[in-house]
Amino acid sequence: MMMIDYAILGLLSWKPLTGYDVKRVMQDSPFLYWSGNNNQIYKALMRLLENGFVTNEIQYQESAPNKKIYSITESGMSELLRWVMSEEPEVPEFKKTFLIQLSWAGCLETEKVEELLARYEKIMTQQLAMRREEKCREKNFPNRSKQEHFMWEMIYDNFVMMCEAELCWIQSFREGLEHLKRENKHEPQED
Amino acid sequence: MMMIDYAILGLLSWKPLTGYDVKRVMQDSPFLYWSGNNNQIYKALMRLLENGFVTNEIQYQESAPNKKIYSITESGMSELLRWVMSEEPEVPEFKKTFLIQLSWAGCLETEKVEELLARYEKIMTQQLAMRREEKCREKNFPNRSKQEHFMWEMIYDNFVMMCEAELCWIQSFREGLEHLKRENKHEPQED
DNA sequence: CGTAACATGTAATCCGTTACATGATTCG
DNA sequence: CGAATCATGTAACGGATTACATGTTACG
Repeated sequence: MMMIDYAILGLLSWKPLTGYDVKRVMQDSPFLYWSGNNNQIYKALMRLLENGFVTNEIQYQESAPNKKIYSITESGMSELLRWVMSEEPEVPEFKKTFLIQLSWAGCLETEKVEELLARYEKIMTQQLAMRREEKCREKNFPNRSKQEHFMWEMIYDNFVMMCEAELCWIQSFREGLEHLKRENKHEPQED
Repeated sequence: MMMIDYAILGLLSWKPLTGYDVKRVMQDSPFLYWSGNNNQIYKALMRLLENGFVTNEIQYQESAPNKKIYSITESGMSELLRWVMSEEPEVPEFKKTFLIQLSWAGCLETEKVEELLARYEKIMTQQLAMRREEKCREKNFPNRSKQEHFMWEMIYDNFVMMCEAELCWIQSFREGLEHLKRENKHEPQED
């Protein structure tokens, strides 16, 4: 059982879904960080089935491919709850390619660094708008219990806050750069 | 050429290093997100050598394994600068296992959710302290130019701010939970 | 006397992604 | 009539991690 198995088990704990449904949810939930590819999802569903944590019911559809609707079992439910409570929370991992890009720009002129920073600020502002919209969409999402609603909203909010923090950092970086520029003017022969 | 190649090239743009040095820097810089394993580093160094972006000088040491000290070339330097300025900044990726864990805890009693949250808060507080210490260590780091210093400090600061944002989110989650609890008391038969 | 740090490399494995394969329907 | 959506699966590839292999010195 790997992480993705528990993620899927979790989705099924709310309502029965097909593999295709799971795929779609994963694709547009940034916190389910897998790309939502078939290979992992269908394999995970098979693993869950083997372990008896889910069952599937085949819905024959004329004039459309058959559906396999997966539901969580009692055993699956208790396994999920066990995992949720026993797994020690992990510190989040960040993959910030931009930091790598920026870090070696130290030898560039300050203007170039500022340009890079401005470009990053632009895409992060877009990102923030997107996340906010996602959160808003969640508000109007039908067929969700109060709990479910609350969870999704908080999760979207997490990403919103991450974007805001990043933008805040960009600003402080910019101020630091300004400071450095002024210092260099005073003593331009610094080694 | 992949991302890790540019990361190493960047490190070498500051000072010549051995593969082993690179490994250590990667291991304790959270923003160089690779685990710092030999396989990738030595292969990347070979690729860089093949492309003429670095040269190596072998230092024979009696009574110790030989060192290969890698230095960036002119061509490597211009390739690095080209990459830094041409690469479109990417939005950061987050891998927050805890969000997955928490999201399916909706069916649990509120107390359990609060317990999970408290555990997460604890490790994030520790994390924040670590990041702050790292930033502090950087302040007293010897043999670094003003620019280099500034960059590292800002990068460490980025991680500090991420931790702070996360802790802030935890707090708002907790308040949301309180709110939900009070609502459920008033209308406990909610479906 | 075992373990950690120094130092360079390779092999095996795992996880995740893209792309492929199939096939019906619907929309522009 | 091609592209997109629905629907399930497999194959191939590439990136990253762990573990293996080798050998010295220094420290507790």
